[in-house]
Amino acid sequence: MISKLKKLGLKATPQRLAILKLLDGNKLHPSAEDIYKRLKPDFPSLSLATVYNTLEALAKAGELQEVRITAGKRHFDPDPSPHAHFYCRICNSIYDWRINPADIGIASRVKDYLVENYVLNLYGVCPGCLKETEGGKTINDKTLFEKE
Amino acid sequence: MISKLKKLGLKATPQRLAILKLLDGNKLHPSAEDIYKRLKPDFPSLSLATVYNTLEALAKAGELQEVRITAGKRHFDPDPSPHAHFYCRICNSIYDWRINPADIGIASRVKDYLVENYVLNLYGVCPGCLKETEGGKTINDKTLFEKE
DNA sequence: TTTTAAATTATAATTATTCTAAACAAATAA
DNA sequence: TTATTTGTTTAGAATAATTATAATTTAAAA
Repeated sequence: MISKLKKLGLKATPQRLAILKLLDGNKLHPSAEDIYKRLKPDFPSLSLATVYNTLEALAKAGELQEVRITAGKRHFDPDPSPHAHFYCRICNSIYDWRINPADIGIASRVKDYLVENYVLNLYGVCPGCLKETEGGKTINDKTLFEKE
Repeated sequence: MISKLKKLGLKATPQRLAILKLLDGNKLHPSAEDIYKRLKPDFPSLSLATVYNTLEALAKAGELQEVRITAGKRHFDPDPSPHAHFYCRICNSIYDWRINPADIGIASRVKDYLVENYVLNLYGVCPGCLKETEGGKTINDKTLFEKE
């Protein structure tokens, strides 16, 4: 982890190591403030600005990606590889969705545009919340793309 | 246009009609402030809050869609039908991209998730800016999904 | 060590958006 | 038509997330 920071030309400070450790393998897509609140007890001097600085440095280095799937708040995903995200409107959780870029019918439509990146956000209800609200009833494909 | 508002149970005020007229057929995806600045000369009493109120009312009624494709600002699209958006990092323009939901390989992966909506944002360089920066050189498909 | 360049911190500033409460206007009732 | 009600607009204050600032501290190089 220290060497990972060094490789990026970043100093291995305790704060950065703590942030990296918290993010490592984390599937919860925390916001900057989530991270701050979680670490503050162990690092009483920690500043929210440091959390933002570190996240921005890591994002710029391609070590993580920002997820903008909710209204006014960014979330952070330690997995920088391109994949989609699903937001459950009941429990407000964000889930990773592995979708191969090739599965999205973009390429054939590119024409004269240079597509360097894409973001695919999905919205709906996750399996756990579906079970609670509908007793586990199966949803058929026809409803899948209808707006709420 | 008046009847459109009436149908939604909204009063046909001059401000709302002006906003509707400005948006009608507009492909520029303006922000709330773009709209405000554009209409202010003709409606000196216009308030930014009214622009936001009207946009929110229209969005809730399904008459337009919000586009969240840039960092901290929302844009508005008078076309409420599901389609993707392309953001050019050179000229900062937003373009509509007609992509059929069925062309996105989501359905087959849904499993136990209920997908009610999706957002597909594309980032890169638009044809006009490509011409200026690269002399019109054609980009081959292999580069299409590489991050910058 | 000593140095120096980078990082952290507290706080102020910024930006987009939302809230508030008063003034106003449109539709309805008398 | 006038009065009343209800919804709308307005200016400005408030908010929330994020970014900038400037002084202090720290990691790593010399």
